[in-house]
Amino acid sequence: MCKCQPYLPKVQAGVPSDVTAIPKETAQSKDMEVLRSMPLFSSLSQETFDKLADSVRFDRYVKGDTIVRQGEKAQWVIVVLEGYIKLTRTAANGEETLIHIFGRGETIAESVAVLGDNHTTTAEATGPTRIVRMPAHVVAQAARDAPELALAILSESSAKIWALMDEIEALKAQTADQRVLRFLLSLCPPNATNVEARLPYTKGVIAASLGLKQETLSRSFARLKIVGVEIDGRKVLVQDARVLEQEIERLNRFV
Amino acid sequence: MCKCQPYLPKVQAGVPSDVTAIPKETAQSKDMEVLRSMPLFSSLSQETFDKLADSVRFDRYVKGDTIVRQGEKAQWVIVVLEGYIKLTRTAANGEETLIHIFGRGETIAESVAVLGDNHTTTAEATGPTRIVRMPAHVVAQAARDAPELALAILSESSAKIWALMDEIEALKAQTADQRVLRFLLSLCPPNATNVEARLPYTKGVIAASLGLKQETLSRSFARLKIVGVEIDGRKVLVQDARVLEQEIERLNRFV
DNA sequence: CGGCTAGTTGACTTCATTCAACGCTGGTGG
DNA sequence: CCACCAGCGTTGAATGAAGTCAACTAGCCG
Repeated sequence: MCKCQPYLPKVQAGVPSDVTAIPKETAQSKDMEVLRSMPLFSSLSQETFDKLADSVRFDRYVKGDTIVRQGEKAQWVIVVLEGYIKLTRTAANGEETLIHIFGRGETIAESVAVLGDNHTTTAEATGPTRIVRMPAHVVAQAARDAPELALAILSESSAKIWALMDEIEALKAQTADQRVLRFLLSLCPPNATNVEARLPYTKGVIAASLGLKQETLSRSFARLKIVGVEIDGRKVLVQDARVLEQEIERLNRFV
Repeated sequence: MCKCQPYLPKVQAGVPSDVTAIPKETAQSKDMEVLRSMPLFSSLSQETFDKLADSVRFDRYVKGDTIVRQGEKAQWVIVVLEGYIKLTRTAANGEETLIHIFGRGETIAESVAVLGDNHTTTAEATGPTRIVRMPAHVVAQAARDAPELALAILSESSAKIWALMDEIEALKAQTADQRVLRFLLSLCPPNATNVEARLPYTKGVIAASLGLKQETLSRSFARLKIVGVEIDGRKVLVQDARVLEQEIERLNRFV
């Protein structure tokens, strides 16, 4: 993917495309409930939650918008309300590597913001996205005052560590087809049959998230037709999730 | 690497090989200072440190000993004093994948222990190793009482996240030789010349940590002779660290 | 309409793995 | 003391999985 191009973000990092698109109050009252139910907030006392809630800001982005930039000081803790955000790292030569993708309810930069460090990755919207952001210093202070918040943040970080370890395991021990199968399984309810799902982001992004080239993903999808996977644009049909699991197993025998 | 073998650890997890090998007091008094200076403890108040120090236990392991086992409940927070510990994941089919290696000063299971979760990886000594362990419930309580400890643990977790992201970036974006070069660079002081170093663990373990087979690592070492790298057993000679950096860059041009 | 971007497909290349044989070293037991 | 073996590492030849390059299609937006 396009190397060495000068870095020209479409909007300045942290400046949303159209903050004012929806009336603030209506959005907030409903979103506040959603927020309260999210992992980072659900274990907090009402008091701690209110303290944070006072300073939250809702933003909305479109595909390609940069939300935080690698190297910048972390000013905000961000929670995804809707859409998907990809974390990437840009090496000295301009090569961009996708590290991880975050979806609804997941938190970005929570530890780095609380500790006052710099971002080590860039975060970019993969499509229309809504987030909520809280000033780092507010969260940091609240974490000092309320151990429950510090533990909730720790819990988020811990979950992130597991997710990254999963990714490393997949990259080291699984073939392209196995990773694609795992990804497809993540779109299906367990043991379901005749699942109809939608790809959450473009195939290019899916490929990068699985450590593949787009062409390889395309070929993989084609191969997986024989195990009951049909891809049509963004639409996915899986005949039987258990067959996919068996196929992952089967492919292991040959490795 | 040997798949599907029945899992027969040499010692029971958590039971050290020879706890009593050295007199406890002498070991402790010296080690306590070391401990105090380590990242997890250095920012703590004396009071908090003392609370933890009361319940620490020193252990020593030999190569192959299992220290924590995947799936078990986390009972201890572990800090490495000496040696290297490899974290692995064992898949359903028995395939073992090396996820990460921890060295001196690094902490294992800190978040998982504080949160009361189960280990998601197995930890095994790669050679003679000394650790210190603290009961999970003591640390968890202390973290609730003293926000500085919670933040110190968060800081450790955050560092771990960076390290894992580095690993993912390397696996996705770099070739075998580039990863090997990076590893060699990590053994050298920055910009140094005529470095003489020692491989920290066996080549088999190095290979696994870089996501390579042992044979591939061996070939890579052979190729890297032309950029001034000489490997003789565990001894490493690097003529010029900057040349290694340039070589990583150079290899990028062809990718 | 032309010009994008996203995705597919084919032919070819290359990097890493696999399989197998072999070398070295250190320990153990006859 | 030597013979043998196990563990660790190296090397060669063959294989295969994924990447590269390039041509092409389909949909979309101005």
